[in-house]
Amino acid sequence: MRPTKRDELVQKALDAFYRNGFHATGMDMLVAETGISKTSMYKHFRTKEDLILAVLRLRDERFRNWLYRRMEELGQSPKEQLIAMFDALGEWFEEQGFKGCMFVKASSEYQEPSNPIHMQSADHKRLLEQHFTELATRGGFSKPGLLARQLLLLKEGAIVTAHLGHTTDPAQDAKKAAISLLNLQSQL
Amino acid sequence: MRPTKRDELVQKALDAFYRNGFHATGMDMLVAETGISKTSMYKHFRTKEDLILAVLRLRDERFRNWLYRRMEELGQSPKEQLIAMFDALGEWFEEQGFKGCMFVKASSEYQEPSNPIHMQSADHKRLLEQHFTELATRGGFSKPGLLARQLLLLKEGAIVTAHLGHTTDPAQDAKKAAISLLNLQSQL
DNA sequence: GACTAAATGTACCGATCTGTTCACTTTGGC
DNA sequence: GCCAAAGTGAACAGATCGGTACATTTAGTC
Repeated sequence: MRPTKRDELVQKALDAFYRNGFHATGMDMLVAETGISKTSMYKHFRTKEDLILAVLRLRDERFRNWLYRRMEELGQSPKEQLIAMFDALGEWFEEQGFKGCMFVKASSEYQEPSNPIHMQSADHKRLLEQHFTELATRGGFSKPGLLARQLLLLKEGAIVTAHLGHTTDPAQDAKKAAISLLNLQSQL
Repeated sequence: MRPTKRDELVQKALDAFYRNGFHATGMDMLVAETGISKTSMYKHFRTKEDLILAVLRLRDERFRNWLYRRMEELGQSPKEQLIAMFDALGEWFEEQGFKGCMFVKASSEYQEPSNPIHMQSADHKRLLEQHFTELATRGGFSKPGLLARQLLLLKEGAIVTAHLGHTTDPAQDAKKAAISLLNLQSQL
């Protein structure tokens, strides 16, 4: 196996797109930043859109893996893990280079619901919802679907707000709200 | 007063940018869509960025006016009005042509915090926070600042989620969460 | 009807965009 | 050492980008 060049391209393209945006990052800039020739790029990906889709696949895998693992590290029970999500988010917001949610930005630049980039961004959110619904179900909450969706609303709101540069920490505000919601819903 | 041409340009440019995005909407497309000559555009605005900033000013004025008025129409007390925000959002989501929050999209395409477009988008969010904090204060809640920020997290999350096309209505989920948070905080 | 300000149409600038072509070099396995 | 696969560099195509120049036409005022 030589997953080298292609994966290296996707990984470095991820950084560039995340930092600069999609339209604003041209293929020539990718050549300059990745050190990979344009010929090679177009041998691996027929179009820029294909490359972006590959980038989003990698981002989805990495982000979900990171978030799920961090939640497990920070919390024992399903309830604790759901709360811990907001501590994980807080850590993310503090990282240098944090620039919001890549999928929100992708769907902002490619808005038509029929656009593959938009659809793939929506898929990412659906996967998150599934996972949180399962977690809420395991936690024995009476309305796991509703609870999961509400916690995700807080998550999305916190990410957007953190990106727009608030003085207070949105992750902490969201965490407090989440605790209230979790304590209100009856558990088995 | 002849607020005609310039205002007409800003208004039609708003539609085009909202529908197509900022980078994806070129000045030539604006000429085609607005019927206003490029020469006139560049007499009113020195750069595309200046035009975008004017568009965002108009959007800020219109959106806040609409939201605040709708909240007053749908609710009597401050508490009722805060809850009614999510019904207003639900109405917005149902409108054809709904494409998410223009300021989130603007800050997604112009990410650097020092960018005027990014800064103006952040200003819009700050104005919302001020207004909601005042409303929560008038409602006699014990922590009006925190409550306002939490309700705004739910708002931002609902808008993003509605844009990414969920099956269930994010406005309703957010409304239920908001009611819980409002009932939990002690009022004078 | 004359004067002025505003708007128009069109051609153009240099830069950049996505994507292609082609001749050449590197690399790894046998 | 040989061969094929993979990668390189640079030039190029055609379209579009933001922005300008200039001569002309429209519209409002006295």
